Amino acid sequence: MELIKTEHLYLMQSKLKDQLLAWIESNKNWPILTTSIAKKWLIDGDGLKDRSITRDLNWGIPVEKEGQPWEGMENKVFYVWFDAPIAYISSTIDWAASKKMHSDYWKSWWLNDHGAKDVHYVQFMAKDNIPFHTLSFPATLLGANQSWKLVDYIKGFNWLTYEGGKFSTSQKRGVFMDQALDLFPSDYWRWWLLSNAPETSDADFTWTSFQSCINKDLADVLGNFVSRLTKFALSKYGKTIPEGKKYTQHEFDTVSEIEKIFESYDEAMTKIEIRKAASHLRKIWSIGNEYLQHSQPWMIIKTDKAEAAKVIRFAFNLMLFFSEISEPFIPETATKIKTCLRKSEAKIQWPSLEDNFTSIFEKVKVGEEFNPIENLFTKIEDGQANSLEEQFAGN
RNA sequence: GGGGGGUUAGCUCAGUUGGUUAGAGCAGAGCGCUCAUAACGCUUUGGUCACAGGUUCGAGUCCUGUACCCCCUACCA
Repeated sequence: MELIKTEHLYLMQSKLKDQLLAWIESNKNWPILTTSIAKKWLIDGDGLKDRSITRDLNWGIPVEKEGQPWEGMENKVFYVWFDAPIAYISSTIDWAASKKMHSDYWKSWWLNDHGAKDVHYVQFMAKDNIPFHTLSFPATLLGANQSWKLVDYIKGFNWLTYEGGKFSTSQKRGVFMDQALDLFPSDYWRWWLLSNAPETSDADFTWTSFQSCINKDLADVLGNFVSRLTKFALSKYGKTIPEGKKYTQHEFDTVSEIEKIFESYDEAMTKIEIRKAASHLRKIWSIGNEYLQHSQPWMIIKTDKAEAAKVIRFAFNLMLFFSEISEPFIPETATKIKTCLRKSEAKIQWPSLEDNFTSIFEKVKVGEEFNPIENLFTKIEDGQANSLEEQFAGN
């Protein structure tokens, strides 16, 4: 080890301590994880310390002053968490330019005196990043004294662990992005990661859990619903949504049951309670199977083809509804379902509780056609799960 | 050392401002169905809510202490 003497720039965030604390405390609905970490840094020990924002590294954004070399700052770069959040702003400028918006458009997102007061700004991050987003970046913005928009809500997460331990790139322990998408479609990962998001404490990824979650929730509950419906309809009525009777009590009851759960789902989404939302969504999917099971179109068709056709038509409407409300969790599958119903060109429509909810289940109409569809999800076999567990166990 | 989070059924987790018999999914058991990826539906067995005190008419829910797990407290991000 060699000690060297070096001079750095510091963000004098200690001067903003009271202002930051007042701001943190004004955000009453933030996750406890977020505020507790912020307060710990603010209050503990000597309170918020000034933080160096430059580093002696040979890579990074060079420290310059107004585009010119800065005496004493040669060979220095900015510390990433000083630099990176500023790119949140600059990326907005690039984005607005790419959309050919007028040159000041980005300001309506970032400056309160240019309309950013109307913006609801949410950040998502794991707990190790919380100090930079609750303290140093806000300090940077506040210190500039220019009416910069501060974040409205910080969704802090705990960590994801791997088979009871830490992920480790060096030890090749765990699955990483470069391999994950070669192994399974992105919706598999999305579903597991979201329905098991580390919201209250660290969450542990295990292949056993992954396998069970994907097979049960996606393949059995949602995938099988689509499969049994489309295959039955195809074999009995062909590709056309059949003429049938009008909806009766069973359909209306099913709609109101769905409406009730959808309300909770909608609320969980608004409050960014991800696990809770996922479980509501899963419950709504399962109502599809319950409906079919209780309606027994395979029995009824023997005596009353129009009655069975009604069941099929309603079930297709459930299917469309499922695709619309599943889009945040499994967008690729949602699109597959819409494509099957030949409605892929229609924009995903988040159902509104204001509307007549029953009308949502009348969008798939008699006479429309659907495309036969492959199984939405392939199950993960025990052998596959076991060998993956071995493959990614690390050194 | 200081601090944060967690500890609820075999497993993963919900439990709203403390209020009567603590919930869900998975796993287990039984029954049913056969359209479907042996999938689906119905019923059902599992909990002295980590432990010990305390406050209260009443605590998983509040307070104190203890134990265990994870994390933060790096010129690594």
